[in-house]
Amino acid sequence: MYICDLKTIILVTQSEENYLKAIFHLGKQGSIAVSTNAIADKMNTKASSVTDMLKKLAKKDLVDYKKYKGVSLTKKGKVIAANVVRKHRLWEVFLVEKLNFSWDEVHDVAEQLEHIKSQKLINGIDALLNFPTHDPHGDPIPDREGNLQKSQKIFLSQVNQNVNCSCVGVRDSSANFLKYLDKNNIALGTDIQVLTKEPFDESMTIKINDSELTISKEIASNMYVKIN
Amino acid sequence: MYICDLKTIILVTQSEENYLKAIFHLGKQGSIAVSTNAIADKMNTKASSVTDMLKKLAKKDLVDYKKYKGVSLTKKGKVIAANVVRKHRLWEVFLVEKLNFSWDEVHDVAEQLEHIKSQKLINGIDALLNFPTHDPHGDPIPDREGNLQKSQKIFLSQVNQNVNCSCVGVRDSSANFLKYLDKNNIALGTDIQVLTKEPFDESMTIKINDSELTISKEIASNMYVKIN
DNA sequence: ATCAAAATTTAGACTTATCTAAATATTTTT
DNA sequence: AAAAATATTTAGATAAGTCTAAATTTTGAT
Repeated sequence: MYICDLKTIILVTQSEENYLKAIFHLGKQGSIAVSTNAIADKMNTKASSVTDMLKKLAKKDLVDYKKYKGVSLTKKGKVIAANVVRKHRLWEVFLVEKLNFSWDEVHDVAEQLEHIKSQKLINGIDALLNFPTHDPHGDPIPDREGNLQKSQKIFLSQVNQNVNCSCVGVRDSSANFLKYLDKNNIALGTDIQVLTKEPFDESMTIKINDSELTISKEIASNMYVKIN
Repeated sequence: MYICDLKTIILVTQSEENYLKAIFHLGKQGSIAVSTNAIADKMNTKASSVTDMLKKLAKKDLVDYKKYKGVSLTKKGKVIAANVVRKHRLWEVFLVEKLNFSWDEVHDVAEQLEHIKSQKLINGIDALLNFPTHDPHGDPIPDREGNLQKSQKIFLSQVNQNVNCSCVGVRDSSANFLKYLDKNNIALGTDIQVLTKEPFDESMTIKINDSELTISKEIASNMYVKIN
């Protein structure tokens, strides 16, 4: 059941889509209120431009906005934002799988492709790719209704910078590996924040209970986590 | 050797690209001068809007424009226009071949996709499709430098409405078929204009030496022609 | 609880792309 | 070759999205 039909989606401009997307990301899928400055920072615009746009989006009933109090997405706004994210991530998969882009080349192009308006097109891409659930960075792809199935387990190596997750399992359960985890205070349920990710060798620094740790790609790709 | 590099292409707006494309099509690949009203008609805008844009394009050295005298594309403008057409047609092939769109569904989506700015993307699509030379309507695809190799032989059935071509060969050279052609005054070199094309059965009416003829898809797909 | 700093909004301006209506140029008709 | 019709351009207006600078509200520190 769609909250809003295609016609409604179509009369949202590219710029409006970008604002909705920013609010979606900043507000953890749109539930938390987001400040004007946070949006301005994220989008490299000025706060005054953001205010103008928020008024416009509020009039269209896509955000709940009260002066000086920040915004959050309405149901309608959330569906539109999730659909833009869905398109962005599906296109990223397409670029990597079908056109041999490397994972750091896809973003700018996906940023353009996410605004193409055609339900048939994006469903076709989805099918062509065999209905992937995650993009090349390990981020989950919202479904057609805009639901983002979070808390699915993925490898720690697929987690992005600045994302919080918690350990839910291991692939390699050898004594050596488990001993390593134990030594570094990583257990089932331990919260992990990815601080940096090195493009060169995909090693990462992570934060566990306020202490930092650098781990190789081998380690990271043997740990299952779920995004918080 | 590129006439203009990517940077130059990138600072052309979507609207400017659409005008260049219209001039390209109306002026037979940009060689013939095109009138303001013709552009306005083709683009569903007002003549005054066209005039404004022509001044802008002239200032950017993409068209040759003299008040009241129409416009034609400069070398630079022609390359940009041809590249937009290239992208449009490659995307059309992609939609039909990879996503099972029917030939009448592709246009609106390709109209959006043609404006995506990424050389790597369009070259990837080109390779994925195995470097096609014609789109699903039989129109030729300009190469990376923007050259449109015309006069390649295609089936008459691939020719669009209102296009002039001439017969260059047959696929079926049975006596029956050749007799049919003879009876209808079609020989090697005969000029043929496609008047209408019926979407239902792909039959077409064509004009040969001022006389009209209706032919089935079977006939049309056994005749090779080249576009004039 | 007050005041300074930070965040946010308002006011006014600019750009791009469009439009209508009026003015001007060109073409066609007689 | 003049008048009428058509085509084109100019002038002025509008809407979207952005900006700077000034005004206002909120926050946080004392």
